[in-house]
Amino acid sequence: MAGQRRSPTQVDVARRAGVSQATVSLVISGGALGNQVAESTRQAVLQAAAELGYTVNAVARSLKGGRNRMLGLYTFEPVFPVDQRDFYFPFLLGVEEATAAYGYDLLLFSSAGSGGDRRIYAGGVNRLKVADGCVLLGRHLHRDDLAELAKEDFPFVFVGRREVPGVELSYVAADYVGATSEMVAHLARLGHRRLAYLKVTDDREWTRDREAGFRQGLVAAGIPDDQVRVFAMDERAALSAVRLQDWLAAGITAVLVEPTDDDSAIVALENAAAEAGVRIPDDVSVAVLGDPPLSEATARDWTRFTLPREQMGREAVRILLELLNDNVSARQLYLDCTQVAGDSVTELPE
Amino acid sequence: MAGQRRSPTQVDVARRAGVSQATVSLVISGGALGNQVAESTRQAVLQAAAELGYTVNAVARSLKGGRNRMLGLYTFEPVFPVDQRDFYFPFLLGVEEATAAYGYDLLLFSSAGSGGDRRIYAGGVNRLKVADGCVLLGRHLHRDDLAELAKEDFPFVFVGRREVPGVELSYVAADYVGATSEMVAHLARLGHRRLAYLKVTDDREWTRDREAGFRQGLVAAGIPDDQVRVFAMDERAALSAVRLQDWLAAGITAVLVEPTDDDSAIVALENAAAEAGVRIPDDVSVAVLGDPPLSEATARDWTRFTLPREQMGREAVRILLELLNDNVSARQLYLDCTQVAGDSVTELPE
DNA sequence: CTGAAAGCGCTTACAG
DNA sequence: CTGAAAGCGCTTACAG
Repeated sequence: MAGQRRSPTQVDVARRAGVSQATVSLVISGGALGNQVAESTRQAVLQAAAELGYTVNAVARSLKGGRNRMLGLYTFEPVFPVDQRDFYFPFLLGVEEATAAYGYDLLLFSSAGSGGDRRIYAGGVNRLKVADGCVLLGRHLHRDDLAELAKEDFPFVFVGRREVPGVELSYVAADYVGATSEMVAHLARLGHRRLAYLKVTDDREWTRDREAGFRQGLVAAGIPDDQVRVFAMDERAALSAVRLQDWLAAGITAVLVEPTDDDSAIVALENAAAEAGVRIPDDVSVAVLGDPPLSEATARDWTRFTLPREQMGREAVRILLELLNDNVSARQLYLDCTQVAGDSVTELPE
Repeated sequence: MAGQRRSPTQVDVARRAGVSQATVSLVISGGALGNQVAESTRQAVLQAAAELGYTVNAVARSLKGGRNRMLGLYTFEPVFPVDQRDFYFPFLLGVEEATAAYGYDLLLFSSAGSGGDRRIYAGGVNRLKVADGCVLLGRHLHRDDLAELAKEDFPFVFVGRREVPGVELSYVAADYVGATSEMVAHLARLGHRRLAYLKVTDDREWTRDREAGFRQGLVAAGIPDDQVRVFAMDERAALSAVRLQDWLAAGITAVLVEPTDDDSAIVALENAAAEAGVRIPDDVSVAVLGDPPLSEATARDWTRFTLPREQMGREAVRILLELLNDNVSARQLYLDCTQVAGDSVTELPE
């Protein structure tokens, strides 16, 4: 078994077909140039290649700058570990589906390591280049990795809006601004005109976008700033029952919660409510600005919006191929979220 | 945009550090050889590399090494379409996990087409060879593709037992023989000594293995052949209510069902039982020989055994790397299934 | 301890 | 229409 026989190269094929290696290259992967080859020569080469079981070496081709019909998927967090699966899997599905539809293969850069902190340039090596281009995914990215990638002019598209100073990135993002603004409108229509906004302090694109949408929604609904409370939560400042009661005393009737990558913000709110003896939605309405994975405890039909995750994956691939084939510059795409009515928001009596 | 500036190479670093390119290679990735370099030289190189933002080009490195550090995953059926996800996803998880653990990347051959009938040798070329080796998956394989692959000496491992005449394949399989035999023993312990065996006619490895396990279990339990009914189901011969009643009249107390890739066999049995007014498990016990995806209708806690799917995926990768690195010949591995008590089998009163 | 050189398998101008 | 040649960025004997 296992002759460990090195696989045939174009030189081998050339020898067998009685032509030069360059000619073999031309017929195997010449594209337009391949048409210059005489039909008889082409047949001889193809036959020799088939007889030897020749396949082109993707690495050599990449090195030279050729294409491999391979798209990469790089994630800054491991996609497969149990707690992240539900969140990331739909993106993966979308990416895989579109990749297949366009006739490409999908390279999962799992070698980056299963540890939490993944780097594109781990050990000073950029693996990504074996692929023709790459879809990037994950919240805990490294901006300098992205800057470096962009500097190298390697085609990539991020799933989710990402800003890197001085670099114009391509991405496919959920329209958090619109979805949040729409949520405010929804609440306003139900009579809620005094709102609290519970956010995480982490100053990230999605945090800023939602807050911008919130402000925009306030303006559209004609709700003045003094009717609003904004509270930023972090490790040191959790939401207390006292604060929640303060809000209610001040006339707040609805809370908008920005979820992080888990349901901790929601849990915090529920705990505060339980402690304060406040019922949802009877005493206060709650709208969740997204659809994070929920643990057993928080599993209820929250009023929320969902991200078009599979579609985001698909569109990222589509844009990546545009970057690749049409030589266009960076592109940004926003996709609509879907509002889900849920049962954590109720109409306010006049 | 697009500085089009190519990223720095070892030549650039060498120039800046005033040494040769070979020396740069030695300190960047020399391994043991790297220790020969004088400390001052090494520092100069490292500094120059840092200043230029040099990163090793993994593609060039692989070319020289002959390996890609890429493992492939090829599936004869699409893995991602909705109806197959639950069944195939755990295999994928296992494969991905192990691939990552060993520091390889995983290439999903999605380009094969999303159609049902996938071929390895599409267009006469074996695309799989872009990877160092490949894990294969799927029930509806093409034996000649496998034979051809083996002939090419390309390293691959099948998930599931597969036989191809004249070829010794590597695979990681569930031990259907043991699991089925154990199920018979379980039934016998509960007093069932007259059994019916409902199988699909399709003459495949897993069908034969389960039947072998059944026979083996009968012998071990001392159940003679004349206490047993075997019925092979196909499109033309479904299980009828009449036949089921015949069985009960003949004293049969338990039925073993071989599921196909869906729950159709189970559905057939349930329908026959419903029509005949036979209750499960009160009137007849039912054991399912596997854990197929169940539709809503059949979702109950069947007495069954489950395949160690993730583990199968992991082990397939491990064996593939043995094939790759240790130059060993074909290997077969059987993994234990897990018996699940369920509620579709009941003890027989003395 | 360091450098010159060959070569991994390909693509792509450039001659003929 | 085809071939000779350069070069992609690296690693690794081999000299010195």
